[in-house]
Amino acid sequence: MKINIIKSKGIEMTEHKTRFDIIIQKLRDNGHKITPQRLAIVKIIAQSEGHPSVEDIYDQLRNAFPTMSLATVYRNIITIKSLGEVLELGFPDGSNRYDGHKPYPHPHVICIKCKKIVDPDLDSLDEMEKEVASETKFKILNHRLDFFGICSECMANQH
Amino acid sequence: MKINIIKSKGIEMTEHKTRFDIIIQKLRDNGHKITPQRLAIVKIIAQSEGHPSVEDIYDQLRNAFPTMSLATVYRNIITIKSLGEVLELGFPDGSNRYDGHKPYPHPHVICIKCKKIVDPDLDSLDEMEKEVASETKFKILNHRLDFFGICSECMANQH
DNA sequence: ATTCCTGCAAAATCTTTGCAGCTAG
DNA sequence: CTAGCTGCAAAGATTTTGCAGGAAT
Repeated sequence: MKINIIKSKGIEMTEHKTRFDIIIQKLRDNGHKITPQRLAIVKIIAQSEGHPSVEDIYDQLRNAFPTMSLATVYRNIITIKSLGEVLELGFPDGSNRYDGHKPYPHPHVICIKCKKIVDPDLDSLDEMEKEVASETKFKILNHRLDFFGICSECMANQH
Repeated sequence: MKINIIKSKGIEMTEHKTRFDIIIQKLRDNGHKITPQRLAIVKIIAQSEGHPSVEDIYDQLRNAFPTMSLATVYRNIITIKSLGEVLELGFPDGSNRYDGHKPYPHPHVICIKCKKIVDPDLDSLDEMEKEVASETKFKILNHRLDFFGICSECMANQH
């Protein structure tokens, strides 16, 4: 995926705002400064290839920013999370991974062998939420739905 | 907590094997010794009132076992988990709570105000799992479904 | 110029582990 | 007896925080 930022001369106008653009814009709108480190972190978050962990993000940026610290990654994720622009996936083993591409709740299918994450389409989920709300009298604000299993590749590769 | 099991002939029999009995039995069967601390921990896990955390369990037992350590609680939960007799609920804030009453995956509805946890009935879940399996070609082994919201009591109490 | 951000190190959590003595079976 | 368990303290692992210098606007 290619992300081009055309600076303010203004002639070029990309019509489809990427997730990257949206997050940067929202940071600006909320008075956050756009530092090089932050920019780089947002770039990774916005793509969310493989749903990276904090460590993944840190490792990807160590070359470009040799002095960068983990704390900076953590702090930026907290900031972006507070704007609702990244979804935190907490795993049973205690690790966290991040999705800034689809920052709203959605189901995941996770391979416990290769850690691949797939986003399935499940249209019955909205209905289920209503069912839960009416059964429990809760006002549902959020949800989390993850399936754990083994992907077809890993199934084929096991002897 | 009473457990009624309806046998196939339609005769209702009250099983006197409680979750507590089952877990203790399974521990014995697997060569684990039944120490007083373990017994007490299983008793709490088996009831799972309010889905206790490790700290909750520890606090509940400090009176009875003043010298007991957190490590003992952790180690016992690991043991019981390895037997599949307790479900670990990992929360977005990083905390864990435990359910030995229904140790198999099941949906939860959690009040983000008072932390109450309700188990709703959702019969469409099995079907959803099949849908996911066929769509993604994963072999699904496990799942996690949690709804977060505000319960009716908390909604009434807020001005 | 101001305000926010970063890097570093220390601190704060939460969980696991090594070990010596103890105990259930 | 003896394999397994406990208490304690130390070690790990992950995330947060205080501070002083530095950078974005």
